[in-house]
Amino acid sequence: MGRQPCCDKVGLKKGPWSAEEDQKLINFILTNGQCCWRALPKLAGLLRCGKSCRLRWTNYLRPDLKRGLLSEDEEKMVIDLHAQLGNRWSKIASHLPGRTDNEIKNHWNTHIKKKLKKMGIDPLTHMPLSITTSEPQQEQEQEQKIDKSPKELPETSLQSTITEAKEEEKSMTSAILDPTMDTMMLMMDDIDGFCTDEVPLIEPHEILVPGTNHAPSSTSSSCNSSKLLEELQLPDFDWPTDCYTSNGNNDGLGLWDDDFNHWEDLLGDRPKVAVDDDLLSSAHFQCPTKMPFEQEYSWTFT
DNA sequence: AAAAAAGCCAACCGCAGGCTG
DNA sequence: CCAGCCTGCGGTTGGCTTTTT
Repeated sequence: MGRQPCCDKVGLKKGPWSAEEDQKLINFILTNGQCCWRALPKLAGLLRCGKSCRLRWTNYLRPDLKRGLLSEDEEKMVIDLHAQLGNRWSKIASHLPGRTDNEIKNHWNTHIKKKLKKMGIDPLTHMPLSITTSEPQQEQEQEQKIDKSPKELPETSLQSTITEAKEEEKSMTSAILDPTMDTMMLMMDDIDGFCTDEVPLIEPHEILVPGTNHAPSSTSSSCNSSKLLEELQLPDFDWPTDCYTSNGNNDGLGLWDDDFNHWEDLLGDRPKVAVDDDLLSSAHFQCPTKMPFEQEYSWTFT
């Protein structure tokens, strides 16, 4: 028996999302949370398949996403993780809060590959190009091989690394028995003893919200917070009071301006809230509680 | 200034695997 | 154990934008 399509494709819209569709999706998820994606489009009044909705949400609308180019540190992490995990973009993305697998994949293909090649490093093997590519044809063949699933590869040292990484994902502390070790160690040094175990994984309670950043306790911003809460039509519940203000570093607790702007665009047909730019650039959110509507996202301004 | 080429990224597609009845 | 449903993943594509000729 053939597999059912993810949804009835007849009459469904494809292609770029309109602002109106985004709005509907956001409103629905904020109100009801992420229920089953298959049913969501109908419930939300969207002529899209559930898969498309999920993708749009996870890759673009999710409020904890960082926007904009990856920072140098993030790039280093991607390179390092790619050396260990291969093209397992979702795994790599899980180590970079606020970044999606799609984003990292695109960035890898459009930026990092080129950079590494320029530096004389084979982006596939993470080894010096002079060693890995004696002939262009070989390079191509190698590229094709490695781009495929690791299962199809001969048991090369790289693959054994990947296999190890799979097996020891939980404890990625093991020494990696791989000729790329030198390169990786250099990278590790570059990022000051970075260890993937130490990368903070974002938890549901840590998801950041690009809404108003103003902590109730921090100056006059509290009224903006509550206003924006109304704007976002968030469910009514208690907001934790433990607040946190960043020092403005990009420390994984969320980029601010772009996110806010994007959401403001989406909410553009509603009255806007005046926001102090200085506060904007220096504030973060945290959401330490479960949503009252049983969802992963709970918006808390910290 | 116009056309062509290259770059970029959002979105789609199909498969794999987990879950449930 | 099995079939069907659902979600997640990685590869690929299409189209818009930017750069080059």
